[in-house]
Amino acid sequence: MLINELSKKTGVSAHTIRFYEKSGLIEGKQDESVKSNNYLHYDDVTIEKLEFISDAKSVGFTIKEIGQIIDAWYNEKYSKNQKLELLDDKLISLEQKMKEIKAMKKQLLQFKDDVVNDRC
Amino acid sequence: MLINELSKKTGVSAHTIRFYEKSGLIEGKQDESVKSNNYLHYDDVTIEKLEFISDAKSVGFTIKEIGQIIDAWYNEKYSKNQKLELLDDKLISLEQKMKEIKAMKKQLLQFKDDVVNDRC
DNA sequence: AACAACCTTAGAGCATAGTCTAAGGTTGAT
DNA sequence: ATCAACCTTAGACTATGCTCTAAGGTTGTT
Repeated sequence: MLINELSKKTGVSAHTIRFYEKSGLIEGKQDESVKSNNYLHYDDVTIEKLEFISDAKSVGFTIKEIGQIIDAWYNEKYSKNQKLELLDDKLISLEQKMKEIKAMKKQLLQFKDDVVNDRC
Repeated sequence: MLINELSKKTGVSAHTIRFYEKSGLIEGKQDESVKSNNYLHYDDVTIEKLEFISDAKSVGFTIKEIGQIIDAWYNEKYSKNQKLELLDDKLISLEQKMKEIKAMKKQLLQFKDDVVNDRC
């Protein structure tokens, strides 16, 4: 599929898709049999990747980190051990984020308590 | 205390402290009895606030959101109900973040599994 | 052939959150 | 009085992650 269809299927704008492509997160392929244009074609894996990118952004991963994770999954850039190390690293950072969120939750509940009891 | 001392006590640079002040997150006070300068003095509550800002940034709150939370706690800008509504709103967004992180964790564990079993 | 509706690249512009520099004033010790 | 070590404001600069515009080429239908 071409970029417009990909955009419609994922809800990600064509501009942003191109930005992700430039950033190395996804990759379209030219149809080798057609020389008259340089239209890029995208497959279903790219849809998966765009969905993953959206989820990964939500949890606070940067474009660079998301690129690494995608490479750890879809690419042969890294060795098996490097891939596992990278994924473990990201899992640890998720645990960290989780702890921080739990602590913030406690803090906000405390704030609420203070408001209710007129301590501020 | 003056800005340098505050910076040393919190680990937040004076530049960043000024940026937060401009953004309305914290507020120094001038010593009314001294007219020869416009040095700003900060109290211990500001230290608390800077610590809170750091934690709140970690969980992904924006400067604007952090400002609202601080106002919900330290200010009389909002009514009691408005304060509680705002804090509940932020608590809901934390729950949401938690869910997203859990889902991402599952996803990364799946990726790991795929790597271990040579499915990618 | 002409037209809408696509596609491309290059680069400008924007919001967020800092980070740094310059120019100048104040304080406190010697 | 002079010096280091502070303080101030204004504004320029940076990185990240988009978002948009301009200029031009292609495709497919009529």
